[in-house]
Amino acid sequence: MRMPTRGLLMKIFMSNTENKIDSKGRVSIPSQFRSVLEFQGFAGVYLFPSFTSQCIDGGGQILINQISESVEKMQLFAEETDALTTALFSETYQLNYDQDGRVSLPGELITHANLNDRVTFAGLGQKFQMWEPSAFKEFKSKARIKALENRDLIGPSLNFSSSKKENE
Amino acid sequence: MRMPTRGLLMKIFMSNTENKIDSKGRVSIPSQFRSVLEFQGFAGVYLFPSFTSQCIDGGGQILINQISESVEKMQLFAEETDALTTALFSETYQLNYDQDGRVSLPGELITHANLNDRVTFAGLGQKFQMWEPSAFKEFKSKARIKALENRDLIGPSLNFSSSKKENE
DNA sequence: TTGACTCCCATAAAATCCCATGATAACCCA
DNA sequence: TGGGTTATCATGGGATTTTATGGGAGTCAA
Repeated sequence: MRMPTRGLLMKIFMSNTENKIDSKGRVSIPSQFRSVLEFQGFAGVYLFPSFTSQCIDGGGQILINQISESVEKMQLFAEETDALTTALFSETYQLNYDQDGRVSLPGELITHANLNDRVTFAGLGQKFQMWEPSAFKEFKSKARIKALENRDLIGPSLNFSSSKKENE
Repeated sequence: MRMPTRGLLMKIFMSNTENKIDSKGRVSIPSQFRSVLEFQGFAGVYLFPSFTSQCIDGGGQILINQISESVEKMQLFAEETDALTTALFSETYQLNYDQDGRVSLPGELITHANLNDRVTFAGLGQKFQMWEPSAFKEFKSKARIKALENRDLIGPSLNFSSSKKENE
């Protein structure tokens, strides 16, 4: 499936597509996502296992800059700092995609998201997620119900507010 | 479509890999770490025993500079500064790696981290750590739990949100 | 001489590059 | 508006490069 690109300056990740993981372990980053990533400054993705779901979280330079800034001021030699930066960075993979827009996924991420030969990319605004396709369908239907229950949090202008409640 | 910047923009240590310590005591610094180190100015690493964990802390020129600066900012009395810098630097080893990217680890560091024939390199952003592999797994899973409990300290990046920050 | 440390080369595996193809969306023009 | 053409995209697969690792040979100091 292809997604429309016409007339939009894409600055955030949206929509979803299902791509194949080939025999070499490669998967195409959706073209539309690539244009967001490249707009952010470099032709690659940052991927890490989601803290809350059995999926992979991904983003570009902006996301990783936010995370870096949030730990910049922390003490250099504190155990708590080590624990936090370990959780944040030691499982984060910076993957440059090749000229065809593909990356090969580290085994650790494949395991965490329980991927086989297909993966669904789902845009979440400033980040995206990668799901085993059937797990994503299930998650999405629950997310719609949750969003409906919480629609008052979105605000009168229909803009996303940054104070959205966490999903569980 | 603008042309992407190829190559690594974000020069920090991330991801983790397990490498072998060979019969001569040599170990390969992971290729991605080497590119961070060389970006910082010299083809080598600074290694010292962690203050808080049974592992080796490592980094490049930037880390050493940060440590020096933070000691200076403390404006301690001379004896205190000496004691601190002694503690910090007397056990710090500057190791140039060879053309294949390998270093041989000092016995003191091997002992401190309880290493045998394998070592896990874990990126923590501005620095990295070297662990006995099973010890790292244990530390990482605890770190993940702590991070999940404290994720609101990290900022909105890990939660659903649309970013207030614009592309820059 | 021995032991520790280089430098250099070999090799297998993994990652990446490069090109081809079919499908389909976007475009163009009558 | 419709139909044909072009461009883009996801995907397959061969070729090439990079990486981690093993091991031989040379250097230097005790």
